[in-house]
Amino acid sequence: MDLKKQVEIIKNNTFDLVSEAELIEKLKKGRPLRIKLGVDPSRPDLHLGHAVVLKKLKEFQDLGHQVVLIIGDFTARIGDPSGRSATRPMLTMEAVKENAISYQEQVFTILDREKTEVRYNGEWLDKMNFEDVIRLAAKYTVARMLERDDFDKRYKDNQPISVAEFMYPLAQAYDSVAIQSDVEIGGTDQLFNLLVGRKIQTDHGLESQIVLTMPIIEGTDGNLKMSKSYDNYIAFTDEPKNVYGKVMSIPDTLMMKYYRLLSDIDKTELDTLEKGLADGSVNPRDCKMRLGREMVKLLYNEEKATEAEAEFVKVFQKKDVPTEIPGLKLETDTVKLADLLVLSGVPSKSEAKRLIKQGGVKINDVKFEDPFEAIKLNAGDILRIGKRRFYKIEL
RNA sequence: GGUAGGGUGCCCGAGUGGCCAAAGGGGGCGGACUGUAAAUCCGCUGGCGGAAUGCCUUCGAAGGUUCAAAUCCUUCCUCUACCA
Repeated sequence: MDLKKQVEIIKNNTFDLVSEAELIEKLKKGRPLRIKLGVDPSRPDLHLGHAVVLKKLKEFQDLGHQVVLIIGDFTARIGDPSGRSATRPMLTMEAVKENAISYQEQVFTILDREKTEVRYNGEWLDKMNFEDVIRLAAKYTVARMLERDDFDKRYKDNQPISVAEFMYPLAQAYDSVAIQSDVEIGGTDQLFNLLVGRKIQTDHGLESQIVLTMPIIEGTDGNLKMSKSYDNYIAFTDEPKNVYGKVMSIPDTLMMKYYRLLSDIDKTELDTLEKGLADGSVNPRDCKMRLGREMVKLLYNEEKATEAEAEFVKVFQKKDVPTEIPGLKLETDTVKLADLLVLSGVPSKSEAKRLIKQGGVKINDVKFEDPFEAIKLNAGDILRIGKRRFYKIEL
């Protein structure tokens, strides 16, 4: 493929690219480039936010380049540098390994296994002694560290920053030296860390890597970035129908972003689609339904996508009962309604009474509003709580 | 080491003796509506209790003062900033 075309593909959708000129120089050499992605095995649950970056890596692979996936086992074992959040717990060696395996299973739903080299950064970081660390640390200044947005902000807000936190970007940068990456990719929040890699590489006599960041996508709430801690994510391991449903719950305004960053639909078609949405000739619902299918396809396949959509139409548009409903085994056939809800997993009786009073409880499509009514149930009756919880009564 | 300021419900945050199960916001949940689990609007949001001006648990921890404590006192834990 000619150079221009290649650069265009690589540039598409990127947020930062440092720098295009250097990228062209590297591509001119004609050899496969080594594209680095560092991952944190303490949180092995991938979601669509990660998929944005993985899609880009896949594009590199399709252009014939080599992806190097670095599992940050060393950093995971040490834990959260700020020591304040539970989000990055210290992990044992075994836990890290387990997570790393699960990570790879998920990653390879998008990436090409053949063109991916997997490395653990403990391989080189474990070998460093204190002197090595200080020598590495000497190559970067505090002032430059404080350029990083979150450090800067926390420093100004009188929030704590531990010295250890300064070490993390350096460790990550050293990974780039160890594997001799030509390009490193990450989310926009990684820009600073990736740039440190450039400096540290040149200090070690290497050509500095190209840095490329991908936009962060907002989660299903439409506001905050997609993240497990905000519970607004669509996970690789979510069932197809939930992937589809969650996509349907994103705000309309977010649709095009998902389309552009995560679907395989080509750019000109998306432009037309976007225009259609703007002038009203495309129904936003249909547009979102297609997006739902695309996302299921991304994580599963075409067939699952069709199934998930059919299920959605059945349950939410026709307000029908889902095809598969979890069973609820009862000891007796007569129960007070509130107690029945508690048995189904509603956390407290007060909560159950609330749900009933608010009109959220139906049995066989009939609304019941008295929490104390003793209900006589038959096997096969359908208990519905709210819009999304269904149980089939078993006796 | 010294000084100052913090630790409140899922989260943020108000509250400095009773009117506090604790304002407000976010999130979550339920309903209406719809084009969807979008948007919008309304309601709910510690537990127990078929109800109560009822009981229990919750305001960093443990004690204490008081008829009464998230609020006052003591000790402790913990976080932060500034000065060393």
